[in-house]
Amino acid sequence: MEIPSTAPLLDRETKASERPGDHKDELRLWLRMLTCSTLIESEIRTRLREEFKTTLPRFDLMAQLEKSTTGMTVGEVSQRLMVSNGNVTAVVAGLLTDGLVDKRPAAQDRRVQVLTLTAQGRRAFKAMAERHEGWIAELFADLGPAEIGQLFRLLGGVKASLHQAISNRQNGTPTAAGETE
Amino acid sequence: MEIPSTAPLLDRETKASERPGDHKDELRLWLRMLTCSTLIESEIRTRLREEFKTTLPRFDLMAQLEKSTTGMTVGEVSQRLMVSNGNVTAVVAGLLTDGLVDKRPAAQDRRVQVLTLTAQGRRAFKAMAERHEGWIAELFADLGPAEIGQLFRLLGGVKASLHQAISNRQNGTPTAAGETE
DNA sequence: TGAAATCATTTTAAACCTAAAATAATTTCG
DNA sequence: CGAAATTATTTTAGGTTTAAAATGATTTCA
Repeated sequence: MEIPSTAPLLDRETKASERPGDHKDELRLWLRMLTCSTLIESEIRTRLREEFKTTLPRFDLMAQLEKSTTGMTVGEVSQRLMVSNGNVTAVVAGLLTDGLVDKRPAAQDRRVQVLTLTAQGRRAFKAMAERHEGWIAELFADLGPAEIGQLFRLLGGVKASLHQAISNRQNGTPTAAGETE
Repeated sequence: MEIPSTAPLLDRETKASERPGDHKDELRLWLRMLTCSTLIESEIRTRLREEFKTTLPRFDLMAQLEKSTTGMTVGEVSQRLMVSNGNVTAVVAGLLTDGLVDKRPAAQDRRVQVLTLTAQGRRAFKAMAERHEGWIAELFADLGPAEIGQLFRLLGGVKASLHQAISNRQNGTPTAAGETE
């Protein structure tokens, strides 16, 4: 299971995409990460529904608005949450009905809809955010602060690697990996 | 940003759920993990669609069947993939149409439907799985084997902590955390 | 045997997501 | 000015997911 710390230098320096077979470790890592994310996400969905009768997309959208003092446009929110504009429109529709969000055309650019939390929306979000933070802490309760810090740092590296790989591909992968295929 | 390695023993031993405020580190860790998972998942979805004209749920389902020599029931698959039975039924319907999966009642228990990959399904899955493994390796390409091993190990701890917290809650949380609320 | 309970699956309804097309407002530039 | 291009949003259609209710098959046990 453990990666030997005496791995040959060749292995350490060879990009994974250049070795032909054996990428099982990366695959196992991804499957484990996926398991963790899925468990957390579905637990949070359950608790939001049971305790606040709301959904994760609604919570996430309100969280974005709460961070912005001047409000956000539909497009900004959709980029931030990595979902489509149409989806933001639909989720906002529900929040408008419940009086949690306010939508109005921008002063300078009347194409743009500016979204803000209402006073009621801010109160509701504050209550949910506090509980949410507690739930996450509970879920990670068996980990010490050192482990949490280490994970945060390592996942920073993962994030950078992902951005690298994804942008490479979206252009024309002008790297060695591209030549071999 | 870094957690000092000389953190007082009290901190290391205090359960996160027993401290009142400050759970920001856990929250930041979760948000970063979610970012990584979402990036990977949507990249894999895109590539499966572009290169194989299929979807992630189909791929995941075929992966389960491929691992089992004797076939699996709808219920087993739904547990494994953490989705509903109804969902499995629907995804299987598509795979049946394409001749990738076979469905037949079990010999001993005629309530149960046994799912297996067809010969064509096995061939198709083999091709996809090879590419999939390569994609994952590309996405993690900037990480060394030591980092991958470390992450895998730490996420094992996360997984254990999640199971702990979730099962505690589903019974009656007979822990100290329960008393305080 | 046969009624009740249990287990597995299917059906249904509602919410959500995406992609593509349609609509609306603004900017650019002749 | 005003047509064309751009930008932002909404609408539409198709597909996926979940939860809950309904259905079907088997087991238990009096």
